[in-house]
Amino acid sequence: MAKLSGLSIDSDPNISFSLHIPTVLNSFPEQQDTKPNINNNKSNYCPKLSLSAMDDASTANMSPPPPTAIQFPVNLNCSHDEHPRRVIGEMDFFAEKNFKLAAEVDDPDHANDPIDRTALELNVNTGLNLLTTNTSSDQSTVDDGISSNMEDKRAKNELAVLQVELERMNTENQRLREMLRQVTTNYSTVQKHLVTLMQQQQDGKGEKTEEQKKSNLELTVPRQFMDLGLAAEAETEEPSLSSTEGRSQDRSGSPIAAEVASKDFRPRKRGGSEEVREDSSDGNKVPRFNSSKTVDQTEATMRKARVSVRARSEAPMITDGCQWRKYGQKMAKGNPCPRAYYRCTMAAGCPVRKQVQRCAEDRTILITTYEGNHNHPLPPAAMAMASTTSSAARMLLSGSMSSADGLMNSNFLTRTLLPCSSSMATISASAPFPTVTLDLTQTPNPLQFPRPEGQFQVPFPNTPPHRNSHASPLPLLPQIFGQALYNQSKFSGLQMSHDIEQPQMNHQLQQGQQNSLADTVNAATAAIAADPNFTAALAAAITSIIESSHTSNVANNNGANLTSTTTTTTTTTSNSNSNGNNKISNSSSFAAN
DNA sequence: CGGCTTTGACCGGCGC
DNA sequence: GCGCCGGTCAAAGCCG
Repeated sequence: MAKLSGLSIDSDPNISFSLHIPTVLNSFPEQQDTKPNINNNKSNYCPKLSLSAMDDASTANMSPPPPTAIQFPVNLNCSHDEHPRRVIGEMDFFAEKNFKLAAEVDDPDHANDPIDRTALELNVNTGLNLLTTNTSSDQSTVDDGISSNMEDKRAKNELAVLQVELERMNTENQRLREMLRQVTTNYSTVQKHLVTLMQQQQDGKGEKTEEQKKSNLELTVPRQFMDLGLAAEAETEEPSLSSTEGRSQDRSGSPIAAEVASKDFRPRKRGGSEEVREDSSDGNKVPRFNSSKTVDQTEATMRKARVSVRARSEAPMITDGCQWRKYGQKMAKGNPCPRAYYRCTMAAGCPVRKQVQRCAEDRTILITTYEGNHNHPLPPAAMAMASTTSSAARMLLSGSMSSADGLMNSNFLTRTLLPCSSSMATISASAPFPTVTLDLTQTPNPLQFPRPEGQFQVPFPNTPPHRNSHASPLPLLPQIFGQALYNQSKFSGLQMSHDIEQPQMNHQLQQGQQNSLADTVNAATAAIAADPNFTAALAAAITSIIESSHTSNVANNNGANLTSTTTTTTTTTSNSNSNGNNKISNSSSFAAN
């Protein structure tokens, strides 16, 4: 399906209409244009993605692609790189979102549908020959007059099949779009309701209320910011932050960023002078943190949330859509492989950092640990990961901060985060920095999107990593966290809110729900954007949203029922611990779970 | 020449 | 107080 988007079939809008899910996903429904805009997503044309589809298909116990499909990488020199400075050799984690035809192939419904399979194969073939665009004419663009009637008939048959398939896709696309629109509408409705409730409760907090109003207003209009959900929280918790301009480092009202503000962005003394880093130079954060005992307490227990992703990759770094600048490298204890430190350079002052290190026990495993929230708009490719990590971190913090027993919450979070797979993610709230670890090196079974075992292994270790990107499981993450957020919404909106200084539980709860909802939508958006299987992704996202809004009562029950039936590990993360187990090497233990 | 990587030094937290 | 450790800085060098 998505593979068709790589075709230059814009000559026939009927064909090209439904083939731009990635493009559609790049914007919100209100902004969508039924007109195709292939150029919106150049990576659609990248052959590596098509290779991924084929590879996935082959691993799905399906008949291998027809020989014609092999011709598909005709554009191997595809240089459409939306990241101007992509590190060569990176493992492109999210590129597969643009394609992943295999997801559809994996679908049992489709797998048993010879017509679909035929259509898929034909699609590939069509993509090669670029002939299907001539729907209005039987004349082939490369017809040299030698074609026989048989060929013509075959071509017509293929065309007919294609058209049927495209019509189906078109219909499905419209249906899904309608669903998405409805979800957005529902979200807005809930949002407004929350605003109303909050306004009623916000007496004497005028400024804050204004911020909330503003943020809520912003939230009613879906944005293509990864911090969609964070904005509300940040600004809600950040009375002095009134700027919505680009340089709002301080989205850092979000859990992670709040931590960043309190710790990571503390004034650094260097060279005898006290240098206040720009991120805290506006003085919003630190003074406010010191303004109350409760806040101090919060700060004392506040820990930097991290999201660690383990994936097999021969590439030195994964491509997550962001631009990173390496600012350090260090040998970490317990791991012969150096740990590299990167910071996001997509915007000045972006607090997001990541660490990349290979697993000591299995060096094919690349461990990437994210920390912080972006304070700038993100490209769709980056949105998935950013949203995933921020949502995961928020969820983690909200859980760990809300209970005296972080481990219980950890278990709970783990269970709720990945009810389908206990081995894919582990959560540690007991370490100095709570960490969500997503072990993508194991056989995943995320939600309703089963994928063939070993799919996430890098199949072509000798090929340029960005061509292996399809092997990345990361596009699943938003789905995972869509589900996670759904689960998160089940237990009261526990937020590591700075508003904790204002012990209004109702307010917190509402705000938590609001944020959760925002997160959910955010994660849903990311899920859609990240997963090529639009139907499945959207279904998951919508399910996540709908259920989260309908099952808040179950939340508390679930939250109270901390009896962990799922084996979870709460290792990870030990930043400054001198126990010899550093975060990364601990993470590696997850693989043994 | 600007941006990036490399790499040694520095800093703060923590345990002993 | 000291040493270890993780994390960060920033000068130097590299590269397109």
